Amino acid sequence: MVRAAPDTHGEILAAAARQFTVTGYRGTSLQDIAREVGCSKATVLYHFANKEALLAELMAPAIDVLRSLDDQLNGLTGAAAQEVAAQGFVDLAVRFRREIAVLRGEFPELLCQPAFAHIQQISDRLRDALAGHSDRPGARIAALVLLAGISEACAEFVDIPDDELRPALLTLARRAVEPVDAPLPHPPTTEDKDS
Amino acid sequence: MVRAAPDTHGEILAAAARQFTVTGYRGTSLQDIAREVGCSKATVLYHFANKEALLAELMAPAIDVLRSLDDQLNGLTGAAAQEVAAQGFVDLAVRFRREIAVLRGEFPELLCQPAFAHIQQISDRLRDALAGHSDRPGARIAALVLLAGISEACAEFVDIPDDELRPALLTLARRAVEPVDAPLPHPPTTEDKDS
DNA sequence: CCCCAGTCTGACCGATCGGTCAGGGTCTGA
DNA sequence: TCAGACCCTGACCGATCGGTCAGACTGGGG
Repeated sequence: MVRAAPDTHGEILAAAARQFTVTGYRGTSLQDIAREVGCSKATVLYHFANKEALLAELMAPAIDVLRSLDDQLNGLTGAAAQEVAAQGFVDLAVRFRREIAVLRGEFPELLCQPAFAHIQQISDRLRDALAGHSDRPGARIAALVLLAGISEACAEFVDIPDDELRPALLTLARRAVEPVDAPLPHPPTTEDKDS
Repeated sequence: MVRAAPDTHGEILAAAARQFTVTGYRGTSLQDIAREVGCSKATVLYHFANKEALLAELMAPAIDVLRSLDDQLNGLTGAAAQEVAAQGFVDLAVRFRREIAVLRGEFPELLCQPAFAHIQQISDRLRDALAGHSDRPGARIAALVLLAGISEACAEFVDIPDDELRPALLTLARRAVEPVDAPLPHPPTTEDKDS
C-alpha cells in the first residue's frame, strides 16, 4: 500500500462529470476541472489527450447501452417497437441521468465530434421506433416530445430515486405515444427485455 | 428617400436570431453576427450595449407573452389550470419557435442574466399549473416532460406549419397530463382564452 | 461656411480558452 | 547505483472572446 493510491485519472473523470452536469461541456474549462481535483491543468491533459477525449470516456458506458438498445430495436415494427423503445430509453435515461444532463443542450455541437459520430443516427432510429415507424406527424411529434422531455426530466429530477422515476416515466410514455394498429404479441404489464 | 434606408439595427437583430438558433448564444460570437450583416463588430456594439442586450431585445416579445400567460394562470386550480397552461404554452411555443430554439440548452446559464431574472419563477409556476398544482411525483414529472419536450419539438420541427404542429402538441399534452380530480367547468373541445 | 449629431470602423485591450513542452520528482527493477 | 517509466508542473503559445476608444465620414441646419 502506498498511502491512498492517488488515482488522479478517476478523480479528474469524476470532477469533470460533476462540472459538466452543472455548467455544461463548453461552459466548463480544463482549469475548472483541475482546480476541483487540486492539480494543474497540464495534469488533466496528461491523463486525457484533450477535452473531447475526457468527454468521450465519460460518455462511453451510456453510449454502449444506447448502442445495444439500437440492436434490440432492429427488425421490430409497430407497437412492439414502440414498447421496447419506450422501456429501453426510459431505463437508459434513468440510469445515465448524469450523462444525459451533460449532453443536454449541447447535443448538436457535440455530435460533430468524431467520438459521437453515430449517436445522431441511433437517436433518429430510436425516435422512429418510438413513433411505431409511422409517418403520421402526430406520431413523430409525440416521439420527439417524449425523448426530449424524458431526457430533461432525468437531468432535472436528480433527487427522486430511480425506482420512483422509472415507472412514472414509463407510464407517461405509454400514455403519450401515438398508438399504432399493429398489436403487441402479449400485454406489456411486466418487463420483457428480449423479443 | 435615401437609397434603401440601411436599418442596421434590424439587420443585426435578424442575423443574431438566425445565428443563435443554429449555434446557440454562447456559440455565436459578435464577429459572426457582424460578418453576416456585413459590418464591423464595433458596429454591432454601437447599436447594442453588449451581447446580452442583443439577446434581451430578441427575446422581449416572447417574454411578454409568457408573462401574460402567467397572469392568466393566476388563481386557477386543478384541471382548469392544466388546460389553460397546456393551451397557452403550446401556443406560445409554436409562435416563438425561434426564441425557444435560442434558449434551448443554455437556459440555466442565461437565466443568471438580469434581463431574464423572473423567467425561472414563471416557468416553475407554469409547470406547477400544468401539473394541476398537484404534489404527486407523477403529475410533476409529466408536466416537466411536456414543457421540455414541447420546447424541443418546436425548435426541431421548423418545417411543419403552425396549424399542423399546434393541434398535434395540444392533443399530446392533454393525453399526457396527469388528470386531476377537479372537473373543468365545461369540456375543452374549443379554445377558451379567458376564464 | 462651420458645427454637430449620427453612424461606422480599425486598432487595440485584458481575459480566457485548449493545448504544448521541457523538465523535475519519485518509484522500481536490473 | 543507475536507467527508465511514470506522474506532475509552471511557463508559455496562438487563437478567440467581449468590449473600448479615438477618429473618420456623412448629411443637414444655423
